[in-house]
Amino acid sequence: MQFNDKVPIYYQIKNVVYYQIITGQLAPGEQLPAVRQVAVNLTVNVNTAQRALSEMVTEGVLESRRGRGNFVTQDRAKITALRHRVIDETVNRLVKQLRALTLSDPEILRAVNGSITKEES
Amino acid sequence: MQFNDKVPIYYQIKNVVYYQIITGQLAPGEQLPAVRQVAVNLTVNVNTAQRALSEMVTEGVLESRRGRGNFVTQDRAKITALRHRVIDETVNRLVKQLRALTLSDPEILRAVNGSITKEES
Amino acid sequence: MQFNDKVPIYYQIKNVVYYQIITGQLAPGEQLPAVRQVAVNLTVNVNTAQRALSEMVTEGVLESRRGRGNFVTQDRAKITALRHRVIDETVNRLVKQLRALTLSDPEILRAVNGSITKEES
Amino acid sequence: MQFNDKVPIYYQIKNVVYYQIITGQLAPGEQLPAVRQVAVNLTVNVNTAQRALSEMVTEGVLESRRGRGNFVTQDRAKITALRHRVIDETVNRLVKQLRALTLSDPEILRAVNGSITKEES
DNA sequence: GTGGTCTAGACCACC
DNA sequence: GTGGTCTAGACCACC
Repeated sequence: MQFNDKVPIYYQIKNVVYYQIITGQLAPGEQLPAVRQVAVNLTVNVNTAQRALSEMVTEGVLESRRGRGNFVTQDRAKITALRHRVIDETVNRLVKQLRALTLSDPEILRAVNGSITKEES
Repeated sequence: MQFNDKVPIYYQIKNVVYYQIITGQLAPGEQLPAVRQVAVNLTVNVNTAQRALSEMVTEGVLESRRGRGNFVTQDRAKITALRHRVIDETVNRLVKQLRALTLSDPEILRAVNGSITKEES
Repeated sequence: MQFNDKVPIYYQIKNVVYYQIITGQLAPGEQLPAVRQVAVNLTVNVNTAQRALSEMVTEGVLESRRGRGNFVTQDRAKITALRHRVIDETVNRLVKQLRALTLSDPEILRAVNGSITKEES
Repeated sequence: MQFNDKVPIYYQIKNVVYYQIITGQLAPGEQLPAVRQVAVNLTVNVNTAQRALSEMVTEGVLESRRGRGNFVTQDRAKITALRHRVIDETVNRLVKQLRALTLSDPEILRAVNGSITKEES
Protein backbone atom coordinates (compact mmCIF):
# COMPACT_ATOMS: atom_id res chain seq x y z
CA MET A 1 0.00 0.00 0.00
CA GLN A 2 1.66 3.14 -1.27
CA PHE A 3 0.47 6.64 -1.77
CA ASN A 4 2.31 9.96 -1.37
CA ASP A 5 2.59 10.81 -5.08
CA LYS A 6 5.07 13.46 -4.06
CA VAL A 7 4.98 15.76 -7.02
CA PRO A 8 8.05 17.94 -6.41
CA ILE A 9 7.22 21.44 -5.29
CA TYR A 10 9.19 23.16 -8.06
CA TYR A 11 7.11 21.17 -10.51
CA GLN A 12 3.90 22.35 -8.92
CA ILE A 13 5.12 25.92 -9.13
CA LYS A 14 5.83 25.53 -12.81
CA ASN A 15 2.31 24.32 -13.37
CA VAL A 16 0.83 27.30 -11.60
CA VAL A 17 2.83 29.65 -13.80
CA TYR A 18 1.96 27.63 -16.91
CA TYR A 19 -1.73 28.05 -16.14
CA GLN A 20 -1.36 31.76 -15.61
CA ILE A 21 0.42 32.17 -18.92
CA ILE A 22 -1.99 29.98 -20.86
CA THR A 23 -5.07 31.68 -19.47
CA GLY A 24 -3.56 35.11 -20.03
CA GLN A 25 -3.41 36.05 -16.34
CA LEU A 26 0.24 36.58 -17.21
CA ALA A 27 0.38 38.33 -20.58
CA PRO A 28 3.18 37.90 -23.15
CA GLY A 29 6.06 40.14 -22.15
CA GLU A 30 4.71 40.70 -18.65
CA GLN A 31 7.16 40.76 -15.79
CA LEU A 32 6.94 38.14 -13.05
CA PRO A 33 7.32 39.02 -9.37
CA ALA A 34 10.89 38.79 -8.09
CA VAL A 35 12.04 35.29 -7.24
CA ARG A 36 12.19 36.17 -3.59
CA GLN A 37 8.65 37.47 -3.78
CA VAL A 38 7.44 34.32 -5.48
CA ALA A 39 9.10 32.30 -2.73
CA VAL A 40 7.39 34.33 -0.02
CA ASN A 41 4.00 34.20 -1.73
CA LEU A 42 4.13 30.44 -1.93
CA THR A 43 5.90 29.98 1.43
CA VAL A 44 8.56 28.08 -0.40
CA ASN A 45 12.33 28.11 -0.28
CA VAL A 46 13.99 30.66 -2.60
CA ASN A 47 16.03 27.92 -4.24
CA THR A 48 12.88 26.00 -5.05
CA ALA A 49 11.28 29.01 -6.67
CA GLN A 50 14.52 29.74 -8.51
CA ARG A 51 14.66 26.22 -9.89
CA ALA A 52 11.10 26.44 -11.20
CA LEU A 53 11.76 29.76 -12.92
CA SER A 54 15.13 28.82 -14.40
CA GLU A 55 13.68 25.64 -15.88
CA MET A 56 11.00 27.70 -17.56
CA VAL A 57 13.68 30.00 -18.88
CA THR A 58 15.47 26.99 -20.35
CA GLU A 59 12.20 25.91 -21.97
CA GLY A 60 11.83 29.33 -23.52
CA VAL A 61 8.56 30.03 -21.74
CA LEU A 62 10.18 32.75 -19.68
CA GLU A 63 12.99 35.14 -20.53
CA SER A 64 15.46 36.23 -17.92
CA ARG A 65 16.90 39.73 -18.32
CA ARG A 66 19.91 40.01 -16.15
CA GLY A 67 19.38 42.44 -13.28
CA ARG A 68 15.89 43.23 -14.53
CA GLY A 69 13.85 40.13 -13.71
CA ASN A 70 11.90 37.37 -15.44
CA PHE A 71 9.39 38.00 -18.21
CA VAL A 72 6.82 35.92 -20.05
CA THR A 73 8.02 35.22 -23.58
CA GLN A 74 6.68 37.51 -26.29
CA ASP A 75 6.74 34.62 -28.73
CA ARG A 76 3.11 33.60 -29.17
CA ALA A 77 4.08 30.37 -30.87
CA LYS A 78 5.89 29.30 -27.73
CA ILE A 79 2.83 29.99 -25.63
CA THR A 80 0.65 28.06 -28.01
CA ALA A 81 3.10 25.15 -27.90
CA LEU A 82 3.08 25.32 -24.11
CA ARG A 83 -0.69 25.19 -24.08
CA HIS A 84 -0.69 22.09 -26.26
CA ARG A 85 1.95 20.44 -24.12
CA VAL A 86 0.05 21.06 -20.89
CA ILE A 87 -3.19 19.89 -22.44
CA ASP A 88 -1.57 16.72 -23.68
CA GLU A 89 -0.08 15.95 -20.33
CA THR A 90 -3.38 16.58 -18.58
CA VAL A 91 -5.36 14.43 -20.96
CA ASN A 92 -2.82 11.62 -20.97
CA ARG A 93 -2.78 11.56 -17.20
CA LEU A 94 -6.54 11.27 -17.14
CA VAL A 95 -6.69 8.53 -19.72
CA LYS A 96 -4.12 6.61 -17.73
CA GLN A 97 -6.15 7.00 -14.56
CA LEU A 98 -9.35 5.90 -16.23
CA ARG A 99 -7.71 2.88 -17.76
CA ALA A 100 -6.39 2.04 -14.31
CA LEU A 101 -10.02 2.12 -13.22
CA THR A 102 -10.59 -0.63 -15.81
CA LEU A 103 -12.39 1.61 -18.28
CA SER A 104 -12.24 0.65 -21.96
CA ASP A 105 -11.53 3.35 -24.52
CA PRO A 106 -15.14 3.69 -25.68
CA GLU A 107 -16.21 3.92 -22.06
CA ILE A 108 -13.69 6.70 -21.51
CA LEU A 109 -15.09 8.68 -24.41
CA ARG A 110 -18.62 8.16 -23.23
CA ALA A 111 -17.69 9.24 -19.70
CA VAL A 112 -16.03 12.43 -20.92
CA ASN A 113 -18.93 13.13 -23.22
CA GLY A 114 -21.34 12.64 -20.36
CA SER A 115 -19.42 15.00 -18.11
CA ILE A 116 -19.36 17.68 -20.78
CA THR A 117 -23.04 17.38 -21.53
CA LYS A 118 -24.10 17.81 -17.92
CA GLU A 119 -24.62 21.47 -17.17
CA GLU A 120 -23.47 21.49 -13.57
CA SER A 121 -19.85 20.35 -14.05
CA MET B 1 -0.83 32.80 -6.70
CA GLN B 2 -1.96 29.68 -4.89
CA PHE B 3 -0.92 26.08 -5.24
CA ASN B 4 -0.59 23.84 -2.13
CA ASP B 5 -2.77 20.87 -3.15
CA LYS B 6 -3.75 20.37 0.47
CA VAL B 7 -5.64 17.22 -0.15
CA PRO B 8 -5.95 15.88 3.40
CA ILE B 9 -3.93 12.75 4.08
CA TYR B 10 -6.96 10.73 5.14
CA TYR B 11 -8.53 11.60 1.83
CA GLN B 12 -5.50 10.37 -0.09
CA ILE B 13 -5.61 7.12 1.85
CA LYS B 14 -9.24 6.66 0.94
CA ASN B 15 -8.39 7.09 -2.72
CA VAL B 16 -5.66 4.48 -2.60
CA VAL B 17 -8.05 1.97 -1.07
CA TYR B 18 -10.76 2.92 -3.55
CA TYR B 19 -8.43 2.09 -6.41
CA GLN B 20 -7.44 -1.22 -4.89
CA ILE B 21 -11.05 -2.20 -4.46
CA ILE B 22 -12.13 -1.07 -7.91
CA THR B 23 -9.27 -2.84 -9.64
CA GLY B 24 -9.81 -5.97 -7.58
CA GLN B 25 -6.45 -5.85 -5.82
CA LEU B 26 -8.69 -5.95 -2.78
CA ALA B 27 -11.41 -8.50 -3.45
CA PRO B 28 -14.95 -8.32 -2.04
CA GLY B 29 -14.93 -9.66 1.50
CA GLU B 30 -11.15 -9.48 1.76
CA GLN B 31 -9.64 -8.32 5.02
CA LEU B 32 -7.59 -5.15 5.12
CA PRO B 33 -4.40 -4.87 7.13
CA ALA B 34 -4.99 -3.75 10.71
CA VAL B 35 -5.46 -0.02 11.14
CA ARG B 36 -2.19 0.20 13.03
CA GLN B 37 -0.46 -1.66 10.22
CA VAL B 38 -1.90 0.65 7.60
CA ALA B 39 -0.63 3.57 9.65
CA VAL B 40 2.86 2.10 9.80
CA ASN B 41 2.90 1.24 6.09
CA LEU B 42 1.98 4.78 5.15
CA THR B 43 4.03 6.38 7.93
CA VAL B 44 0.93 8.09 9.11
CA ASN B 45 -0.64 8.45 12.54
CA VAL B 46 -3.05 5.72 13.63
CA ASN B 47 -5.86 8.22 14.03
CA THR B 48 -5.42 9.44 10.50
CA ALA B 49 -5.60 5.91 9.11
CA GLN B 50 -8.53 5.20 11.40
CA ARG B 51 -10.37 8.22 10.07
CA ALA B 52 -9.92 7.13 6.48
CA LEU B 53 -11.13 3.61 7.18
CA SER B 54 -14.04 4.61 9.38
CA GLU B 55 -15.31 7.01 6.73
CA MET B 56 -15.26 4.18 4.24
CA VAL B 57 -17.18 2.09 6.74
CA THR B 58 -19.79 4.84 6.94
CA GLU B 59 -19.95 4.89 3.15
CA GLY B 60 -20.56 1.15 3.14
CA VAL B 61 -17.44 0.42 1.12
CA LEU B 62 -15.83 -1.33 4.05
CA GLU B 63 -17.33 -3.34 6.86
CA SER B 64 -15.88 -3.20 10.33
CA ARG B 65 -16.15 -6.29 12.47
CA ARG B 66 -15.30 -5.26 15.96
CA GLY B 67 -12.24 -6.99 17.29
CA ARG B 68 -11.82 -8.80 13.98
CA GLY B 69 -10.75 -6.18 11.47
CA ASN B 70 -11.94 -4.25 8.45
CA PHE B 71 -13.20 -5.98 5.34
CA VAL B 72 -14.13 -4.97 1.81
CA THR B 73 -17.89 -5.07 1.38
CA GLN B 74 -19.28 -8.21 -0.18
CA ASP B 75 -21.99 -6.16 -1.84
CA ARG B 76 -20.97 -5.95 -5.51
CA ALA B 77 -23.50 -3.22 -6.15
CA LYS B 78 -21.70 -0.99 -3.69
CA ILE B 79 -18.40 -1.61 -5.41
CA THR B 80 -19.93 -0.81 -8.77
CA ALA B 81 -21.40 2.37 -7.37
CA LEU B 82 -18.01 3.27 -5.94
CA ARG B 83 -16.39 2.72 -9.32
CA HIS B 84 -18.88 5.04 -10.97
CA ARG B 85 -18.40 7.66 -8.32
CA VAL B 86 -14.63 7.63 -8.63
CA ILE B 87 -14.82 7.72 -12.42
CA ASP B 88 -17.22 10.65 -12.34
CA GLU B 89 -15.03 12.60 -9.99
CA THR B 90 -11.95 11.88 -12.07
CA VAL B 91 -13.55 12.89 -15.34
CA ASN B 92 -15.19 15.99 -13.91
CA ARG B 93 -11.90 17.14 -12.47
CA LEU B 94 -10.26 16.73 -15.86
CA VAL B 95 -12.96 18.55 -17.74
CA LYS B 96 -12.70 21.40 -15.26
CA GLN B 97 -8.93 21.58 -15.73
CA LEU B 98 -9.20 21.55 -19.50
CA ARG B 99 -11.84 24.26 -19.47
CA ALA B 100 -9.52 26.28 -17.24
CA LEU B 101 -6.97 25.84 -20.02
CA THR B 102 -9.52 27.61 -22.26
CA LEU B 103 -10.49 24.48 -24.18
CA SER B 104 -13.96 24.35 -25.71
CA ASP B 105 -16.05 21.22 -25.28
CA PRO B 106 -15.41 19.91 -28.83
CA GLU B 107 -11.69 20.54 -28.32
CA ILE B 108 -11.83 18.53 -25.10
CA LEU B 109 -13.42 15.59 -26.86
CA ARG B 110 -10.93 15.76 -29.69
CA ALA B 111 -8.04 15.90 -27.24
CA VAL B 112 -9.26 12.85 -25.34
CA ASN B 113 -9.91 11.01 -28.57
CA GLY B 114 -6.41 11.87 -29.75
CA SER B 115 -4.86 10.61 -26.54
CA ILE B 116 -6.73 7.34 -26.77
CA THR B 117 -5.84 6.73 -30.37
CA LYS B 118 -2.12 7.21 -29.80
CA GLU B 119 -0.56 3.94 -28.81
CA GLU B 120 2.17 5.26 -26.57
CA SER B 121 0.07 6.87 -23.85
CA MET C 1 -25.01 -9.44 32.25
CA GLN C 2 -24.24 -6.37 30.21
CA PHE C 3 -25.28 -2.78 30.57
CA ASN C 4 -22.85 0.12 29.96
CA ASP C 5 -24.87 2.19 27.45
CA LYS C 6 -21.62 3.24 25.83
CA VAL C 7 -23.24 5.68 23.52
CA PRO C 8 -20.19 7.60 22.30
CA ILE C 9 -20.01 11.19 23.50
CA TYR C 10 -19.88 12.61 19.99
CA TYR C 11 -23.08 10.74 19.27
CA GLN C 12 -24.81 12.22 22.29
CA ILE C 13 -23.73 15.68 21.20
CA LYS C 14 -25.23 15.08 17.78
CA ASN C 15 -28.52 14.12 19.36
CA VAL C 16 -28.64 17.26 21.47
CA VAL C 17 -28.09 19.40 18.39
CA TYR C 18 -30.62 17.36 16.43
CA TYR C 19 -33.26 18.10 19.06
CA GLN C 20 -32.45 21.78 19.09
CA ILE C 21 -32.77 21.97 15.34
CA ILE C 22 -35.96 19.94 15.17
CA THR C 23 -37.66 21.94 17.91
CA GLY C 24 -36.52 25.20 16.40
CA GLN C 25 -34.31 26.23 19.32
CA LEU C 26 -31.73 26.43 16.57
CA ALA C 27 -33.35 28.10 13.58
CA PRO C 28 -32.46 27.39 9.94
CA GLY C 29 -29.38 29.39 9.04
CA GLU C 30 -28.56 30.15 12.66
CA GLN C 31 -24.94 30.07 13.70
CA LEU C 32 -23.79 27.54 16.28
CA PRO C 33 -21.35 28.43 19.03
CA ALA C 34 -17.71 27.97 17.99
CA VAL C 35 -16.47 24.40 18.19
CA ARG C 36 -14.15 25.34 21.01
CA GLN C 37 -17.04 26.96 22.85
CA VAL C 38 -19.24 23.90 22.41
CA ALA C 39 -16.38 21.82 23.83
CA VAL C 40 -16.10 24.08 26.87
CA ASN C 41 -19.87 24.14 27.43
CA LEU C 42 -20.06 20.37 27.42
CA THR C 43 -16.70 19.90 29.18
CA VAL C 44 -15.59 17.78 26.30
CA ASN C 45 -12.43 17.76 24.21
CA VAL C 46 -12.38 20.01 21.17
CA ASN C 47 -11.79 17.05 18.87
CA THR C 48 -14.84 15.28 20.20
CA ALA C 49 -17.03 18.31 19.62
CA GLN C 50 -15.41 18.77 16.21
CA ARG C 51 -16.21 15.20 15.29
CA ALA C 52 -19.87 15.60 16.19
CA LEU C 53 -20.20 18.81 14.20
CA SER C 54 -18.27 17.64 11.17
CA GLU C 55 -20.40 14.50 10.93
CA MET C 56 -23.47 16.70 10.87
CA VAL C 57 -21.84 18.75 8.14
CA THR C 58 -21.35 15.56 6.14
CA GLU C 59 -25.00 14.71 6.71
CA GLY C 60 -25.99 18.13 5.40
CA VAL C 61 -27.68 19.13 8.64
CA LEU C 62 -25.05 21.77 9.29
CA GLU C 63 -23.04 23.92 6.92
CA SER C 64 -19.47 24.80 7.68
CA ARG C 65 -18.18 28.13 6.42
CA ARG C 66 -14.46 28.04 6.79
CA GLY C 67 -13.17 30.65 9.17
CA ARG C 68 -16.72 31.83 9.83
CA GLY C 69 -18.37 29.08 11.83
CA ASN C 70 -20.99 26.34 11.63
CA PHE C 71 -24.56 27.08 10.67
CA VAL C 72 -27.84 25.18 10.66
CA THR C 73 -28.79 24.32 7.09
CA GLN C 74 -31.24 26.66 5.44
CA ASP C 75 -32.73 23.74 3.55
CA ARG C 76 -36.05 23.04 5.28
CA ALA C 77 -36.38 19.72 3.48
CA LYS C 78 -33.21 18.51 5.19
CA ILE C 79 -34.57 19.51 8.57
CA THR C 80 -37.82 17.71 7.88
CA ALA C 81 -35.91 14.64 6.80
CA LEU C 82 -33.83 14.86 9.97
CA ARG C 83 -36.98 15.06 12.07
CA HIS C 84 -38.37 11.94 10.43
CA ARG C 85 -35.11 10.11 10.88
CA VAL C 86 -34.89 10.92 14.58
CA ILE C 87 -38.54 10.00 15.11
CA ASP C 88 -38.08 6.69 13.34
CA GLU C 89 -35.04 5.82 15.39
CA THR C 90 -36.79 6.77 18.61
CA VAL C 91 -39.89 4.76 17.86
CA ASN C 92 -38.00 1.75 16.60
CA ARG C 93 -35.88 1.72 19.72
CA LEU C 94 -39.00 1.77 21.84
CA VAL C 95 -40.75 -0.97 19.95
CA LYS C 96 -37.63 -3.09 20.28
CA GLN C 97 -37.52 -2.50 24.03
CA LEU C 98 -41.18 -3.32 24.46
CA ARG C 99 -40.87 -6.49 22.43
CA ALA C 100 -37.91 -7.41 24.63
CA LEU C 101 -40.31 -7.00 27.53
CA THR C 102 -42.40 -9.71 25.83
CA LEU C 103 -45.14 -7.36 24.66
CA SER C 104 -47.12 -8.38 21.59
CA ASP C 105 -47.76 -5.80 18.90
CA PRO C 106 -51.37 -5.15 19.92
CA GLU C 107 -50.24 -4.77 23.52
CA ILE C 108 -47.66 -2.22 22.40
CA LEU C 109 -50.28 -0.17 20.64
CA ARG C 110 -52.60 -0.36 23.61
CA ALA C 111 -49.81 0.69 25.96
CA VAL C 112 -48.90 3.70 23.84
CA ASN C 113 -52.53 4.63 23.48
CA GLY C 114 -52.96 4.37 27.24
CA SER C 115 -49.98 6.59 27.88
CA ILE C 116 -51.24 9.24 25.49
CA THR C 117 -54.73 9.26 26.91
CA LYS C 118 -53.57 9.79 30.47
CA GLU C 119 -53.22 13.48 31.13
CA GLU C 120 -50.38 13.38 33.60
CA SER C 121 -47.70 11.89 31.39
CA MET D 1 -26.44 23.38 25.58
CA GLN D 2 -26.68 20.52 28.04
CA PHE D 3 -26.44 16.78 27.63
CA ASN D 4 -25.00 14.17 30.02
CA ASP D 5 -28.29 12.55 31.06
CA LYS D 6 -26.31 10.86 33.79
CA VAL D 7 -28.58 8.01 34.66
CA PRO D 8 -27.03 6.76 37.90
CA ILE D 9 -25.20 3.46 37.54
CA TYR D 10 -27.16 1.70 40.28
CA TYR D 11 -30.30 2.61 38.41
CA GLN D 12 -28.94 1.10 35.22
CA ILE D 13 -28.11 -2.08 37.10
CA LYS D 14 -31.64 -2.30 38.42
CA ASN D 15 -32.97 -2.04 34.89
CA VAL D 16 -30.76 -4.87 33.68
CA VAL D 17 -32.02 -7.10 36.47
CA TYR D 18 -35.60 -6.02 35.86
CA TYR D 19 -35.31 -7.09 32.24
CA GLN D 20 -33.83 -10.44 33.18
CA ILE D 21 -36.64 -11.10 35.60
CA ILE D 22 -39.40 -9.96 33.26
CA THR D 23 -38.10 -12.00 30.35
CA GLY D 24 -37.57 -15.03 32.55
CA GLN D 25 -33.81 -15.13 32.16
CA LEU D 26 -33.97 -14.98 35.93
CA ALA D 27 -36.76 -17.30 37.05
CA PRO D 28 -38.92 -16.80 40.16
CA GLY D 29 -37.00 -18.07 43.17
CA GLU D 30 -33.70 -18.18 41.28
CA GLN D 31 -30.58 -17.11 43.10
CA LEU D 32 -28.62 -14.08 41.86
CA PRO D 33 -24.83 -14.10 41.69
CA ALA D 34 -23.13 -12.81 44.84
CA VAL D 35 -23.01 -9.04 45.14
CA ARG D 36 -19.26 -9.08 44.75
CA GLN D 37 -19.65 -11.15 41.61
CA VAL D 38 -22.23 -8.78 40.18
CA ALA D 39 -19.85 -5.91 40.88
CA VAL D 40 -16.99 -7.67 39.09
CA ASN D 41 -19.17 -8.65 36.12
CA LEU D 42 -20.25 -5.09 35.60
CA THR D 43 -16.88 -3.57 36.58
CA VAL D 44 -18.73 -1.55 39.12
CA ASN D 45 -18.04 -0.70 42.75
CA VAL D 46 -19.41 -3.24 45.26
CA ASN D 47 -21.35 -0.50 47.03
CA THR D 48 -23.04 0.44 43.80
CA ALA D 49 -24.11 -3.11 43.13
CA GLN D 50 -25.23 -3.46 46.75
CA ARG D 51 -27.37 -0.36 46.48
CA ALA D 52 -29.10 -1.65 43.36
CA LEU D 53 -29.86 -5.00 44.94
CA SER D 54 -31.01 -3.65 48.29
CA GLU D 55 -33.41 -1.26 46.59
CA MET D 56 -34.92 -4.17 44.71
CA VAL D 57 -35.24 -6.03 47.98
CA THR D 58 -37.14 -3.08 49.42
CA GLU D 59 -39.39 -3.10 46.37
CA GLY D 60 -40.11 -6.78 46.97
CA VAL D 61 -38.70 -7.81 43.61
CA LEU D 62 -35.83 -9.60 45.30
CA GLU D 63 -35.67 -11.42 48.60
CA SER D 64 -32.53 -11.37 50.67
CA ARG D 65 -31.86 -14.45 52.78
CA ARG D 66 -29.26 -13.60 55.31
CA GLY D 67 -26.01 -15.43 54.70
CA ARG D 68 -27.52 -17.23 51.71
CA GLY D 69 -27.77 -14.58 49.02
CA ASN D 70 -30.37 -12.74 46.96
CA PHE D 71 -33.24 -14.46 45.19
CA VAL D 72 -35.91 -13.46 42.72
CA THR D 73 -39.28 -13.25 44.41
CA GLN D 74 -41.54 -16.29 44.06
CA ASP D 75 -44.56 -14.04 44.08
CA ARG D 76 -45.75 -13.99 40.47
CA ALA D 77 -48.03 -11.05 41.12
CA LYS D 78 -45.01 -8.94 42.03
CA ILE D 79 -43.28 -9.88 38.83
CA THR D 80 -46.35 -9.02 36.82
CA ALA D 81 -46.60 -5.69 38.61
CA LEU D 82 -42.93 -5.07 37.90
CA ARG D 83 -43.48 -5.79 34.24
CA HIS D 84 -46.31 -3.29 34.07
CA ARG D 85 -44.29 -0.68 35.88
CA VAL D 86 -41.31 -1.04 33.55
CA ILE D 87 -43.56 -0.99 30.50
CA ASP D 88 -45.31 2.14 31.71
CA GLU D 89 -42.04 3.93 32.34
CA THR D 90 -40.69 2.91 28.96
CA VAL D 91 -43.77 4.02 27.09
CA ASN D 92 -44.13 7.27 29.00
CA ARG D 93 -40.51 8.13 28.33
CA LEU D 94 -41.05 7.56 24.62
CA VAL D 95 -44.22 9.59 24.45
CA LYS D 96 -42.42 12.42 26.19
CA GLN D 97 -39.55 12.25 23.71
CA LEU D 98 -41.86 12.21 20.72
CA ARG D 99 -43.85 15.15 22.04
CA ALA D 100 -40.55 16.97 22.48
CA LEU D 101 -40.01 16.28 18.80
CA THR D 102 -43.23 18.24 18.21
CA LEU D 103 -45.32 15.19 17.36
CA SER D 104 -49.05 15.33 18.00
CA ASP D 105 -50.75 12.39 19.70
CA PRO D 106 -52.26 10.99 16.49
CA GLU D 107 -48.88 11.29 14.83
CA ILE D 108 -47.33 9.34 17.67
CA LEU D 109 -49.83 6.53 17.26
CA ARG D 110 -49.30 6.47 13.54
CA ALA D 111 -45.52 6.38 13.98
CA VAL D 112 -45.68 3.46 16.40
CA ASN D 113 -48.14 1.66 14.20
CA GLY D 114 -45.83 2.18 11.23
CA SER D 115 -42.84 0.84 13.11
CA ILE D 116 -44.74 -2.27 14.15
CA THR D 117 -46.04 -2.95 10.70
CA LYS D 118 -42.63 -2.84 9.08
CA GLU D 119 -41.07 -6.27 9.08
CA GLU D 120 -37.45 -5.24 9.58
CA SER D 121 -37.70 -3.49 12.94
C1' DG E 1 -4.88 -9.64 18.93
C1' DT E 2 -8.61 -6.33 16.70
C1' DG E 3 -11.15 -1.68 16.10
C1' DG E 4 -13.42 2.63 18.55
C1' DT E 5 -13.19 6.61 21.30
C1' DC E 6 -11.24 10.30 23.74
C1' DT E 7 -7.93 13.73 25.38
C1' DA E 8 -4.12 17.11 24.86
C1' DG E 9 -1.85 19.92 22.15
C1' DA E 10 -0.11 21.65 17.78
C1' DC E 11 -0.24 23.86 13.31
C1' DC E 12 -2.51 25.49 9.21
C1' DA E 13 -5.97 28.05 6.20
C1' DC E 14 -9.41 31.46 5.74
C1' DC E 15 -11.25 35.89 7.61
C1' DG F 1 -11.21 35.22 15.37
C1' DT F 2 -13.08 30.74 12.85
C1' DG F 3 -12.90 25.58 11.41
C1' DG F 4 -9.82 21.48 9.63
C1' DT F 5 -6.21 18.28 10.12
C1' DC F 6 -2.71 15.76 12.26
C1' DT F 7 0.14 13.59 15.83
C1' DA F 8 0.98 11.19 20.25
C1' DG F 9 -0.65 8.52 23.51
C1' DA F 10 -4.18 6.38 26.37
C1' DC F 11 -7.98 3.37 27.53
C1' DC F 12 -11.85 0.49 26.46
C1' DA F 13 -14.65 -3.38 24.22
C1' DC F 14 -14.78 -7.54 21.71
C1' DC F 15 -12.17 -11.78 20.42
